[in-house]
Amino acid sequence: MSITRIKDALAGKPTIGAEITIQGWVRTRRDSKAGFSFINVHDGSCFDALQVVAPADLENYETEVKKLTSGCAVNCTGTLVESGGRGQNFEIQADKIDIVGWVEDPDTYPIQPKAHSFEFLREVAHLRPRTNTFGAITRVRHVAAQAIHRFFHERGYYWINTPIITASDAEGAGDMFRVSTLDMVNPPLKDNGQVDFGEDFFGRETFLTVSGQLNVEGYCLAMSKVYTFGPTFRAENSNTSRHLAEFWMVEPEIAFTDLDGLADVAEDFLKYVFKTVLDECPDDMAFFEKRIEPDALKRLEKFVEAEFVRLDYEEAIRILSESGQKFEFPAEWGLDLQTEHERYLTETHFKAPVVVMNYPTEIKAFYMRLSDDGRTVAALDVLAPGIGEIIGGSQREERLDVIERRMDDLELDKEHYSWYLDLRRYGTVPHAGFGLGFERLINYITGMTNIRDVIPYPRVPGKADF
RNA sequence: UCCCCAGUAGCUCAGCUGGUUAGAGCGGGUGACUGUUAAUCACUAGGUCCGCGGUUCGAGUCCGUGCUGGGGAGCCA
Repeated sequence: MSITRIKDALAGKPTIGAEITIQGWVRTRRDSKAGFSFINVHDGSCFDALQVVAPADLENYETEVKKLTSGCAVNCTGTLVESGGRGQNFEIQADKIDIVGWVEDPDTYPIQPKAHSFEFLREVAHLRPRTNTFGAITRVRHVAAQAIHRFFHERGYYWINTPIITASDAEGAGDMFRVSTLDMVNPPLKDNGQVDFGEDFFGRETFLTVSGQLNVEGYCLAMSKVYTFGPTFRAENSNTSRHLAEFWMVEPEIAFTDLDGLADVAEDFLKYVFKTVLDECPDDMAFFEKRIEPDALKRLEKFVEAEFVRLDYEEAIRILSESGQKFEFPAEWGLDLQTEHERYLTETHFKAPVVVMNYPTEIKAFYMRLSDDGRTVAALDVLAPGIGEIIGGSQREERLDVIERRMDDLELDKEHYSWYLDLRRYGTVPHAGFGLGFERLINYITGMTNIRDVIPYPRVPGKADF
């Protein structure tokens, strides 16, 4: 028995008059005493549900079909016909409806054909993909992920699966989750009373990765163009709509390029992904525009057409301090840009995506390339209207003596990074890369405002349900 | 972690300056009706008003405290 996807059935495939079988979950049932029921069934293949017309002469019409409620799983066989009603072009005239799975107690089934709050749906994260919103998010997330892989693949990048477990404990990107098999109640101790991680699984302290960047640089300096796309973990006590303890990050790394080359990639990349979603998810995007964020469609379309503004940090500070705006935090040289500053630049001043480049050395990481005068490093942030920073990246310091001096200044353990420094010893080249939070990208695309709603099972401080 | 806000039926919410028996819509059940579109109409069931303590003749309402959730900030992607 071959199964027709609802997406195809709604498009009249394989053909009118064909006998087809669809499988899915009931959204709504409407009865007509005149002799049939309408059952809306969805299977995740597209935004819309398929209308199944169930005639009263089905052998289980009174006993089963009329007892269907939201959430029941069904297997429907019938003839694909042009719809006799409005609202859809095609429907199924059923001659067999099997109930695969009942809803045990319809009174307590949490997903109803009505608007639920996102807060409530987070409590039923295992059932929320059955809603319009989360179905649409799931499809968009998939299409965006595919677009990311395709963008890089078409341009000769290799996808590098950097390790999830790492021994690097000071990449400077944030607090880390410990990975250990030691007995937490009675850990082995060294003579000085400290926990003896030499006894641990890996024979040393290990953590979940906060970034694949350092690892991917090694592959960059061999494969030329590479990227990571995988889970990333931060043990920070961040309670905001923009932070997760577990999220997915995209990190391209390009050899033989500089900061300007990187900015080119970042701009092409974002436009490519947005364009793909616009092309491949029109129904889902129409839904987001209608129900989630009225500007969702327009701002993506504008973004794809927009000319990115590029300016130095120094220039950004000048614009901010001459703006006459009252900011809660000062905008002065040496301080990082605040959310309010980023929003002013993108939403008020330029009204376009902005790439801010060359930040003060003191506020950026050790691996970023030092300018000749030492005041700045070759870092960039891509700021998007409505969300702020969406990409952060830099040209890497490829000169061994310079990076060693910086590590000394910051009192980093060079021994620990010896393999990383090897990359500067053996055939070093200028290279650059950036990091992009995948869920923040999905937030921007869909207009969803809480990052917990664009990942299937969110992990945040104090919560790891499901 | 800090600052604000909220918690009332399965869900979304109303409930006035404290005052009889706490309401509506949706969802569920029963029935009517209809090629219906989150159908419509009638009836019906459904409540530890987040927990604890206090003020008061009287608390869903006021105060304290705890818990949970949300928004904002910081950290950052």
